[in-house]
Amino acid sequence: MSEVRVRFAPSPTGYLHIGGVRTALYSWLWARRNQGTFIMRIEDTDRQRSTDESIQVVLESMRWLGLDWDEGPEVGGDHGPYVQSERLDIYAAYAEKLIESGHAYRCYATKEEIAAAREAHQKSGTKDGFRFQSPWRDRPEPPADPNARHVIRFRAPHEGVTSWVDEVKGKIEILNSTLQDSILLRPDGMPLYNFGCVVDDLTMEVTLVARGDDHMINTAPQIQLYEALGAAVPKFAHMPMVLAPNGEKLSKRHAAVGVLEYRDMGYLPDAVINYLARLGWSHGDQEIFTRQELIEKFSWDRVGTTAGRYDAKKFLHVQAEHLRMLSDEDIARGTVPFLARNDIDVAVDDPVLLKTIPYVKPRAETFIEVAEAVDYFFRNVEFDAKGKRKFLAPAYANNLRRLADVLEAVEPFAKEPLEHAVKAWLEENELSMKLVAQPARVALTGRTKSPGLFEVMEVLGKEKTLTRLRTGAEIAAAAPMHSD
RNA sequence: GGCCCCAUCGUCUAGUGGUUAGGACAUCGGCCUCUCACGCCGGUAACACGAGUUCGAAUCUCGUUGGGGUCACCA
Repeated sequence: MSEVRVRFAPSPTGYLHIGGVRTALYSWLWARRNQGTFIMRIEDTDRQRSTDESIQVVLESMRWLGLDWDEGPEVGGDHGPYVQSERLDIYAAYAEKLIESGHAYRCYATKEEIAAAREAHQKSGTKDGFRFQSPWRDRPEPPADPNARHVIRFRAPHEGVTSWVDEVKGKIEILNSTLQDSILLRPDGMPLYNFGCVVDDLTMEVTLVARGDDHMINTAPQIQLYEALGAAVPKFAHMPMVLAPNGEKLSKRHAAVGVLEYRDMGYLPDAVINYLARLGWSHGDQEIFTRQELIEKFSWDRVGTTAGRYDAKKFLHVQAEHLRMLSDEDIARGTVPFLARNDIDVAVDDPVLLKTIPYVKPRAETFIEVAEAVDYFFRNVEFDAKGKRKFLAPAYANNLRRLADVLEAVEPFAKEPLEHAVKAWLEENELSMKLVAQPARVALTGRTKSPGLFEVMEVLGKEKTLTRLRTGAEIAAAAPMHSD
């Protein structure tokens, strides 16, 4: 079997869209599973919209996801350059070749002429789609000034059919009569998508072109171009798109659509990859995959044919599953930056942080949540207003004080002995855990929700536990009486 | 409108002629319990419609309807 060479060819016009990530992911998985080559190519021929800043965002996004490329910007390769705007001479040479072989021609039609033709077409009331028929296609004589502003058009075959067997969609047939003479090169030498794409995939020896099925319309003209150039046609895999929950095209309005936003929300790259892989691809009933499993199991014939809708809740769930697969050390490492964001500086190997992670792990889904769930171990208690009003009330002051006294005698200050001591005390005084736990929790954590009380106490340590409990008792004693 | 693609629970999907149509997320009950989670048990919920082929169709064929894409000197 020949070498697999696949590419991801984003146009840097902003953030890296998660739909684009999925396209990149499938190609990357295919390359990795076949020990092939994954190429990154920047399609920046739309100078209006492309910026260097966006290129950096794309590269940074890919790096964060761990989708490494074997050829492309920053890593180089034998088929460069890998930025389209730096390949203009290559496109010019191929365009020239096509003109010489009679497969392309110079078209001097102005935008105004084309617009007029389009308008006339619409007014004619015909049911067919608009195809601009350039008068220059069959005009043997060059214009008075051959250097006048012109584009280079493909002399597309107008009869017959163009077909291919898509890796995910199966056999597709397009009537050539529905295709027009597409523009290859603009007057400024910039290639249009179909031409730049073909020349690049050809010269970069790409063996399989994977992209969203919104590109299916481009495939027939591209195949014609390969044929006109006498080149081998690569395989094509058109995957269905990722839609918004309501079925519309996914955009910023519907969800966090740039991948880096997920990094900032405390998601794991592996979770993003898992969710996106599983959206449109399946392997039996399995839902959770490691990166390695994805590489081993991915195949195009398991890619579905129907468009998938983005589901934030399922995504979060997959993220939570991956978070729980991490070691405590890795969770600590991932959490520290988010603690720092809130001005809590903790080392990744901080013993208190490490000790508390097993307790917060089942209650958190992202690093942000882990950070929020452990912050009171590293700073003073900040009371939740409702919790404080309800549980640090005069009625509980005495119990809080007595609880502190009971705990003071416990040795060692660990969760089992603490629990035994407290249960014994409760029993003796015919008190219920329910009555004592919530006030203590608020006093200790500032919140009404937390890991088990005795776990919190152990991690907090004797000194802080007693101080916070007694402070809580004072606040409770001083609180106004209320009824609710 | 032309062309292209698509159609199983709300969502992601399994299913390749014979299944009580399975799983996951979500949702709703319950258990566990010091709160919140986790976990566990259980429920609701789908083959778009109509013909045809066949002993037998979610699976094959055709049509209808619906959704999406695309008709650029964007990608």
